[in-house]
Amino acid sequence: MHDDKTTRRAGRPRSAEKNDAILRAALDLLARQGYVRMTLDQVAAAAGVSKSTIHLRWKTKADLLTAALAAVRMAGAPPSSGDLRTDLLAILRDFARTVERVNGMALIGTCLAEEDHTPELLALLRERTVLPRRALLREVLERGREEGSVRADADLEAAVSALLGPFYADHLAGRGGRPGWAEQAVDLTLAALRPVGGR
Amino acid sequence: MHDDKTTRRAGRPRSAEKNDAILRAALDLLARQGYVRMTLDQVAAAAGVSKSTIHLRWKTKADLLTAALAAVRMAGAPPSSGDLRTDLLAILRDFARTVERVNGMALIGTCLAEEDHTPELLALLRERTVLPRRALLREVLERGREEGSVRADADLEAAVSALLGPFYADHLAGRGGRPGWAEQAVDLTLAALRPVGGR
Amino acid sequence: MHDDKTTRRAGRPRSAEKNDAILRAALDLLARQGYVRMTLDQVAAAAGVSKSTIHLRWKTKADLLTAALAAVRMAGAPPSSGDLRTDLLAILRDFARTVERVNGMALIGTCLAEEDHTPELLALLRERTVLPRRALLREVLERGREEGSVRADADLEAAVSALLGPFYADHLAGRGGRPGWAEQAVDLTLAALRPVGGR
Amino acid sequence: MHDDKTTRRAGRPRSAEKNDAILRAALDLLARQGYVRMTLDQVAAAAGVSKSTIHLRWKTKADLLTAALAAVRMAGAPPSSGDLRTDLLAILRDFARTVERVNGMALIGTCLAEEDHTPELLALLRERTVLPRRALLREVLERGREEGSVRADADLEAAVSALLGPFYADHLAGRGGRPGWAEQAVDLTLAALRPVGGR
DNA sequence: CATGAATGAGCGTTCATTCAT
DNA sequence: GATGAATGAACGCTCATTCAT
Repeated sequence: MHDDKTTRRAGRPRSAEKNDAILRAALDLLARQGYVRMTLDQVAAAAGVSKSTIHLRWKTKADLLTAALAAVRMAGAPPSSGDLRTDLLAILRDFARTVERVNGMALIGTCLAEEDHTPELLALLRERTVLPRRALLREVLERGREEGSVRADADLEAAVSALLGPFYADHLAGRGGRPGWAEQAVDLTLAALRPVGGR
Repeated sequence: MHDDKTTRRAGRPRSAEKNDAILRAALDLLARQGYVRMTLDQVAAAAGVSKSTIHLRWKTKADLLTAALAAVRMAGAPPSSGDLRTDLLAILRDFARTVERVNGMALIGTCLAEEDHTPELLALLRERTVLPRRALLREVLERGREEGSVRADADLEAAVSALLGPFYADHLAGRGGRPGWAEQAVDLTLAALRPVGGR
Repeated sequence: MHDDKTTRRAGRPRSAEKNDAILRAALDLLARQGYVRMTLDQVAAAAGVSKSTIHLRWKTKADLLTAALAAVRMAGAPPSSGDLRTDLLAILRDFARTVERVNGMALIGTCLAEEDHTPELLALLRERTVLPRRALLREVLERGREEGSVRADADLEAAVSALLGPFYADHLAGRGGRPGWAEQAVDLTLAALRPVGGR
Repeated sequence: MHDDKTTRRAGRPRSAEKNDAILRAALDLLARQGYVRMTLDQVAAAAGVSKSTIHLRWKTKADLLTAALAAVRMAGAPPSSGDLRTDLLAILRDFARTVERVNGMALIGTCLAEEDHTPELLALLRERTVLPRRALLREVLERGREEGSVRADADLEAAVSALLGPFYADHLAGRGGRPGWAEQAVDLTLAALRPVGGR
């Protein structure tokens, strides 16, 4: 009789490895194929489980993909090198690297395309990836404001959009991945935010 | 081989009205449903033709949607009020209005999502809508440079991305449609581009 | 230009043979397998068409089977040999023969079993086969009443149930197909309906 | 081999309560959903056990339902008020009440529909419910014959079918539950069985 | 013994595409 | 040219059954 701290559930426990494999495969295929084109057969094959195993855990395809997006977790604390520009650059570069690694633009595209049909996708993408990243940038900018290198009356949310926006605009223009984009975005934004007659 | 200017085909000519109706319906449905979810039956019904009529003109679904995107034409000359800020604002506002009218973010999303599978879509979207709009902005910025209100060494392409980018970033952050976004983007960009010591 | 009497519909006409083959196969399989066990694949295979052809004509499985039952048509005029007993016997024997030929008890069973789930089935079976047969019997009994061989105050609907009922009761008792059942039912019923002191 | 009266198995004995709960749930669901539509998940949920517990006792779905039908037990002794008509009526009314209470027509329908596929079902239904009821009616009729109120040469099995049959015929005609059906059936049958010149 | 996980086979339905009129 | 019929290949989902704890 084992009765440690955790109450033992009856029956065979649900495999955590399978859970992870399924969610990973689902997210990957979602980015590579889009919501509709991705099939549960593909997910099952990629995760090495049967289709029924997926349905045992998530009732519908939408549930699965919602869970897959919900499982995405964003980094942690903002960098703090002591230099405003350096910190912003670090965040933007990490952002670009992550987007490229997970085929993020296609994933963003899918969530946008499905907004009318499965609005949870975009909502989750926003909550799990977009807003946390923005919060990081905002924190760094707030530190800059305290230091005096950012104008006190600056709209920091607008500044965040100015930092991230060029990445999207460049991608749509076919200029994605261009070296120096992050520096340009940071320098342009900081130039605009510099206090009048400042430093 | 016909040597007229207009090559004449034998038999009953294909109805241009039907062509247009099909392409219009296809584009609309592409934006509202996405590539895969949109069906040819829906297009046929919306255009008031039979499904076979569509296949008679375009061999595959991808061909049809490529043609639908290729048929998109962008405005024309840049505004020229004499004031740099006013002109940029006019372009950005028209941009936002157009995107909202045609469910443009979903359309962009679809093209992004399909990039691996049907790359022509994103290429055409870029060519027909993104790049022409960017060219407009660039022209205005160049006029500003000539006038002296924009720094001579400014990277104008980066500036264009700084002008358009916040729109995308805001949308993804759930801040889309926020009033004043265009003013903020223009003011931020122009502040950064202002010649040193300049007005 | 052909314009006879019937307005010519555009496109390829829908094959009437396929229609019939599908309905026939559906009814047969419905009787042999029951509603749920019967599959559209089986119907398609038996009818020599693709599954899609079935869905082109009937939106759902329930629609198809409803149509299959609705297509069942019952005989015509009641026999009239001049002898009441003979006429009733002829109807009952034809009834039994038909039920056996089309696996009718299983079909009836399916409609009863599905009553909670697809009530149209039992309703159609009733309308197309049960009630017409009862009407026949009733007509003959009415002629008997006019002749004076059936009591004037007899409840003829109850008499009809007395004529048909033993068939069902016998089947359930495992005595189905017993020779002489029809004679027994008719004689018992007529004996009960004979006018007091009548012929 | 144990030589007790009750064979004792080794290990924890199977819970009799669970057995009963499962069989009761299975029978109820069989009547309400039909053989194929009813699922073992539903049975497990209704009985408050796991699906595996069911399979532990019965190898297949068919086995379970066979056992469920086999567990049905019919009343007991025939009523004996001293009056033939009263006794027959009592049996028929109890019959109708029982059928309605357990959704009996749907259950009968399922057994009929499954006859080709799982013939044990109809066989058991017959053995456990139909034949016992018929035996009751037959006993009462035999008493009537001894009393002289039923003709000596009457075919009592046919009479039983004449008593029960109208119930089925009425149900199929959409006249089920009609008040007075039992009286009509009894009176019609007794009238036909009355000895010639008898009381 | 009892449970919950895991699965293979299969179902109704959809859709881009091809065929016949 | 234009239509509607016909189809093969999937897809999401279900379920009786088997496996592991």
